[in-house]
Amino acid sequence: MEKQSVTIYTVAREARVSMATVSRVVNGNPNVKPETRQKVLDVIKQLNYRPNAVARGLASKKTTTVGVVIPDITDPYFAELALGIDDVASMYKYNIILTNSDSDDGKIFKVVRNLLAKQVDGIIFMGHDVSDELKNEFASTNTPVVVAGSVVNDDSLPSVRIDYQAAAKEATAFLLKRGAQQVAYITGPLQYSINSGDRLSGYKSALADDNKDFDDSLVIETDGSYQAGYAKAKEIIEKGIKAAYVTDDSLAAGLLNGLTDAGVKVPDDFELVSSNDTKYTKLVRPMITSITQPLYDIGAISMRLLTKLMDGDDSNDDEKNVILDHGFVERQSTRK
Amino acid sequence: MEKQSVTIYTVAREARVSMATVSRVVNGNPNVKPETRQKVLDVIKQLNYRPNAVARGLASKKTTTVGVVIPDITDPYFAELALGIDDVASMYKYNIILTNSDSDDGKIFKVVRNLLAKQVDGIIFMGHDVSDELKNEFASTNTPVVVAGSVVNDDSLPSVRIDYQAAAKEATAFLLKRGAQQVAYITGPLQYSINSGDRLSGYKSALADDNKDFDDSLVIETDGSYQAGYAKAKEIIEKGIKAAYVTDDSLAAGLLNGLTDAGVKVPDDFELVSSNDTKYTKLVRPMITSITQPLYDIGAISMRLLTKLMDGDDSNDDEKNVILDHGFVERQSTRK
DNA sequence: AAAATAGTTGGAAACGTTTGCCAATTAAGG
DNA sequence: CCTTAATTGGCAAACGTTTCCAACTATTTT
Repeated sequence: MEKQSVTIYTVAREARVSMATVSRVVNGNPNVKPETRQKVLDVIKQLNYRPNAVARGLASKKTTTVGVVIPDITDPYFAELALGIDDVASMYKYNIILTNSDSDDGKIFKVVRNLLAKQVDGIIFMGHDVSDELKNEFASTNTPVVVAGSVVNDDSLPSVRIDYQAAAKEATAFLLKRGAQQVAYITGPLQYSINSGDRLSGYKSALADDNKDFDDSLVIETDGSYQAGYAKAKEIIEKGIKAAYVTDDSLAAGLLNGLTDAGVKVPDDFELVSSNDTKYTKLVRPMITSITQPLYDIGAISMRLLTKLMDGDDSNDDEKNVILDHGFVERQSTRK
Repeated sequence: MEKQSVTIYTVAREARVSMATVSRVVNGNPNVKPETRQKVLDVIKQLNYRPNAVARGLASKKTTTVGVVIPDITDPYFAELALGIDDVASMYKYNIILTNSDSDDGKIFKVVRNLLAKQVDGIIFMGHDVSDELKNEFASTNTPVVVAGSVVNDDSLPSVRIDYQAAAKEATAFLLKRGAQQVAYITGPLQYSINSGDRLSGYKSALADDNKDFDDSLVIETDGSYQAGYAKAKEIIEKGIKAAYVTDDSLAAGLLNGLTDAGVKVPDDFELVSSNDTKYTKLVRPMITSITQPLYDIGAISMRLLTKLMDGDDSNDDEKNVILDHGFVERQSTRK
C-alpha cells in the first residue's frame, strides 16, 4: 500500500492553516472561526480528504470499534441479537469486529486476545462459560465487556438477558398443568451452565411444585443442533415421552420435524415448548409454543450498556446486570 | 484510556535489546539469534506484552482487517455466506468488520466510506446494485473489493457467484416440464438487477423454450420477505396460479406457509421451487424443491480471492469472476 | 490608554509500531 | 592472524493523527 496521498497536512497547507486547525474542524471543535472552518471544509471536499482512522486511533487511544464474539452467526438466536447490537452500534458511530467463536474455548481465547490487540473500545460477548484463561485476560485489561443473551460463569461481568430459570419453570409448568404425565427436558450441552444450571433448575422447580419426582432419564442431552433434534425423535418416541421442554429453537425444530416425519402428531400425540422465540418457531408447522424474549432488544441494550461503560460511566453499578422481561406464547405445538 | 502500560519499548528494555529486535521476533523475522529470540519471548510472556495493532497498522499500512457489508445478518442466505467469509478470514489471520447495510443506498455509501477510513485492507460486498456515488468511491481507492453471492451493476468488480440466469431457467423449465400450464415468477424487488435481469431472463428463456408466451401478470413483485410471501398467498390463489418459481427462500417459505395455512395442498395443488437452498428450505414442511448453491463456499472463495488481491496478486485476470456450479434438488414442494 | 479577557490559531510532542540503513560482531577462508 | 562475508542489532525516521500549550488578535474593562 503506498503512502496515503492526501493527509491532514495536505489539507492544512492547501487551506493555509495548521494541522491543528484542520483537526479541529474535522472533529467539530467549536473553537474555529466560521470563515476558517468553511475554507477548510471546502478544501477537504475538493481534495476528497478522508481522515485516517488508524492514525486517529493511535493518537486518541480510541478506535470507535467494538469486538463482538458470537458462537455461530448462522444461528437465528445469535443473529437476531447481533442485529440489535449492530443497529445501536452504528447509532453511536461504532463499528463492529465480528468473530465467530464456534464455542471453542481455544478459539474464543484467541479471538478475544486479538480483539484486545486491535484496541477495541469494548467487547460484547455471547457464548457459554468463560475459561479461566479468558477470565484472566478480561481481568488484565480495562476494556469493558458485556455479556449478551447468555449466562456465563463469571458474575463479575455485566450482562443483559432474561431470567432463564423462571422462564424454563413457566414453560415446564405450562406443560404439567395440562396434564402431561412426564415432561422431558431436552437440552443442548449440559456442560454449559445455562443448561445445567438455570434452565434445569427451573425445570426441576416446576416439577417440585407439581409434586413430581425428578427423573434423570427424562433429561436428554444433545449438541443442540437441528440435526441432533431430528435424530433424537426416534429415541424419544421409544421412550414413550409425550411432552418436552426444549432449550433451543433449532433443536426444537429438528425434534418437531423428526417427530412429524416419523408420523407422530404434534400436538395431539406430543406437546412441545421451546425457549427462544426465534424465526424458526414460526417457520415450522405446527408452529412452536415458546418462551418469548426480546432478542433484538437484548442485543441493543447490551450495546447501549457497553457505550455507557466505554464512556467511563460507572454509575449505577446495580444496573450492570440487566434482566429483561420474558413472555410466553401458545402456538400450535401444544394443545388448546 | 490511559497510556498503554507495556509497550515494545518496555520489552526491549527488559530484554536488553532494541525495539527493532523485539519487533523482529514478534513478526517472525529470521534475522535474530535463537538465544536472543528466546530471551525476548520470555520477557514478552512474563510482561504479558500484547502488540498494539493500531500502531502496527499505522506503521506498516496494513490492518489485517477486511470490511464486510451485508444487507441483513439475520437473512439465512447472507449469514451462510458470512460464515464462509469469516472462516477463511480467520484462517488467513484477518479480522472482519461486519456492517449491516439494510440495502439502503445512503447507508451503504456511509458504511463503505467508514470502512475505507478505517483502512481496511479489502472489502467483501454483498448486496444489490451499487450507486454511482459508491462506484466513484470504489474507483477512488485501490482497496480491493470483491462482490460475493450477488450481482451488481458494475462489471469491473471481481465477484464470486453462481450463474443465476441458468439456474432460474432450469428451475422454471423443471416446473414447465411437468405440465404446469403457467408458472409465476415471484420475486423480491425488481429494482435489483439480479431479479429484473439475470433471473427474469432465465425465466423467460425457459418459457420461450417451451413455446409459452411471457405473461406480465405472472411476475409478482414483493419486498422479498417472509411476511410478504405469506401475505401474497391470497392473491396468488385468487389468480388461480398453480406453480411458481421464487427468487428467495424467505419469500418462498412465507408463501408456502401462507398457502398451506389457507388450505392449499402443496405440492398437489401448487408447486413451488425456490432459489437459494438455505436452511429454510429444509425447515418447512413440505420441504422446498430448490436450486442448490454452495453458499458457504461462495463466501469462502470470495474471501480467498480477496486475500490474493490484497497480496497484490493481480495475475489471472480471467479468474476475477468466479462462477461456481449450482445444482437442483427435488424435495416435497413439487410432485414426483 | 493600558490592562485584562476571550477567541483563534499554530507549534510540536506524543501515540506504539515498522523498517531502511548502518555499525558491530561473529564466522569463515586463506 | 588478517581479510572478507555473513549475521545480528541499534538508531532514528516515518506513519497521520490528537492535544497541550503558547502566542497572537481583537475586544472589553477599568
